[in-house]
Amino acid sequence: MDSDKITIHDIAKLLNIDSSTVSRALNNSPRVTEKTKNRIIAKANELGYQRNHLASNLRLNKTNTLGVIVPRISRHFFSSAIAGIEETAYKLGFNVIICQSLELLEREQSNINTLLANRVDGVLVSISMETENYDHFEGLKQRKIPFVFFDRHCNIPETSSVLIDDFKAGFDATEHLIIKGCQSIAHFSGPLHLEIYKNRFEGYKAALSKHNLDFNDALLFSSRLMEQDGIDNVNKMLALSFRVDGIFSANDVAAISAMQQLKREGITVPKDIAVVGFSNETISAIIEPSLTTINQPGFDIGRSATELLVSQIKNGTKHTTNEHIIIHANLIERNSSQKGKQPKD
Amino acid sequence: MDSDKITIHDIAKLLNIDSSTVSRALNNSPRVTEKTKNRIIAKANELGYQRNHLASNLRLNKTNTLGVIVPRISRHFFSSAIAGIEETAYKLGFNVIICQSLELLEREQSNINTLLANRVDGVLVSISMETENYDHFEGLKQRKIPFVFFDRHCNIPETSSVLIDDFKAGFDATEHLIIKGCQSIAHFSGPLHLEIYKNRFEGYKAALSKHNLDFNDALLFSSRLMEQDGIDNVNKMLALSFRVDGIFSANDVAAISAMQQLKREGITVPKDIAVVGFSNETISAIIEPSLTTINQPGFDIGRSATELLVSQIKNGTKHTTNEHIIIHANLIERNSSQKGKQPKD
DNA sequence: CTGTTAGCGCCTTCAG
DNA sequence: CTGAAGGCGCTAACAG
Repeated sequence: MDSDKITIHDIAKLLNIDSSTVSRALNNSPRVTEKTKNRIIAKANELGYQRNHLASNLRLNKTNTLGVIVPRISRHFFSSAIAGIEETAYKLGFNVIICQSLELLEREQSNINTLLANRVDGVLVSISMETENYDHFEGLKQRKIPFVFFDRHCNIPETSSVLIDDFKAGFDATEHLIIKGCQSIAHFSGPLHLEIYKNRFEGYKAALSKHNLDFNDALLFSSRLMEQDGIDNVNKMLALSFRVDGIFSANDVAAISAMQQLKREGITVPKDIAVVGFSNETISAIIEPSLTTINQPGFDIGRSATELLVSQIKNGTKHTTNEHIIIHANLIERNSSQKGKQPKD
Repeated sequence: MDSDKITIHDIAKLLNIDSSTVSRALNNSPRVTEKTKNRIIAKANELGYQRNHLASNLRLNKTNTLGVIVPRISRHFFSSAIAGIEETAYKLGFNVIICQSLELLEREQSNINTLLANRVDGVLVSISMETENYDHFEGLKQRKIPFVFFDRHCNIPETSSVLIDDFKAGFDATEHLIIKGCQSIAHFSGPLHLEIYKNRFEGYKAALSKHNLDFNDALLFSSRLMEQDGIDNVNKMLALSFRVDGIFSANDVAAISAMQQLKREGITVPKDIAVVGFSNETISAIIEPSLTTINQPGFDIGRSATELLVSQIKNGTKHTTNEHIIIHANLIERNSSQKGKQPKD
């Protein structure tokens, strides 16, 4: 028999009981004798029964589906995060729908409509670079669909998020350079209206301050996460009237192209100049094996955000959570013992 | 009113007609007057009606969902492919469930079970490195669930796939080196039981042969896609009794670590030695901006595979298709004009 | 062209 | 503890 089409009625008939009892047993209801429960489960396994989630979800008015909105799947941080999201979601019995905003506000809005049309039970979002207005999240709130921001968040009241401790990361990176002896440290930033770049910048300033170094805004170089920006930043930096001896780059795209430009200019990295950059294992291995980097724990963030979201979905009633989970990003001084490792995420 | 809970019955009642007519109109059935159709659609929009796919799918016994199995989401080629899959699937009205095999046969099998339990309408697969036995795909065949291989495929009869023209890519890469003047060209391969690496290797040999160069198996270096392999390959290569003047690397992981090892050994790339490697824009920009690479068109492959799969799902009856779509990978000689571009996928 | 009827597979009152 | 009955929202016969 097609094990594909076994329903609770089939197994009820074979056992001369009612399908409602089967349903209860399969949902582990306490209102069924252990004995009959066991008979039912045995028969279900024997027939290769698989619950029809469509029917179940229709009845229960839920989808067991999570929506995810990220700027771009192919950026390593996000694909790692998605790996963590998928794995955790499946474990908790949820499916996942993934959408890309491609850093466009308009697409982010239409992504939300897609997810709404799919009646997702909850949403995970990392906002686009363009997003400075948060009206499109109101639709989710109205329908009481919980959502959790991860990595890139925004300050909507009564909203949860899972973040990297960007302040600490920026602080650690900068302090690392200071302890190494750098006195004049440039900061390659990202779009400063995004919280993550703002916080990394604040960390940078705090570390300078702690070590009695003045902040010089000529040393702040912003960028829009383009390759060309890193090159431009290096050129501007080298045109300064004084010598820079360290760089903390808060975005990896700029970090990478900056490294290359430095090399083209005949500057040895990281001997002539010390650099710390946000990155990931693969990339950091490539740009400069001895470079100190700060890994973005994408997988962990994805896992953590999913767990938080699912707990909100299950709690149902109180949609007014305002929980913030902070995940640390660790400074990694790469050395030869790390070669040959496969990335885990 | 909660636009969330509008059903066809609500709009039927408001218009004093039957819900079945509404259903027909919304499905654009030809058996409804244009006039009533318009009234219905207008009212639906007014109320913000959204079809409940769960109910519809339950009735129609389908899920409008595609399953995807890839070795690892965070590898750039696969995340690009997924971007193409998602975009195409949504356009065609399908959702997507993504699974990672992590290059493990066992996980690939359990992925298929997950997808079966989700009653997906079709599956896209890029097999794991371990997969040499294809029994686990029988379950899909039995239940008449169509599946399409992409990139990494296997020779199951009556099965479709979307592939890169790996033979041509290998041929082009090698010929490129020969035309540049290389006489002694090493080949860094991948696991040769995988069709893609076999075909690239065949292309390599064919180019040598065309240009009257002998194949020397001391110049063939295999690997398991680990960083360490590229390093080992370079060391072995440098230990040869004769000089190598070109490398064609058929896998990017090895290519990257190999480049670094060459530099550590004081060899200038690509002056002392010419290299062509499989890669992607970002990575190739990093390892060596002037390096010639072969881009894997992940997005296109994802799109194409999805279109093929959906057409098979819609054709329903004939599950015996055996279609192979070949996508070309182009040789890219990077130059400065390509800097600053954002990747599109 | 439109209405009536029935049922996809499941879960949940309400009775017993 | 279990059975009977109804309905989630939609669509597809079958009538008219």
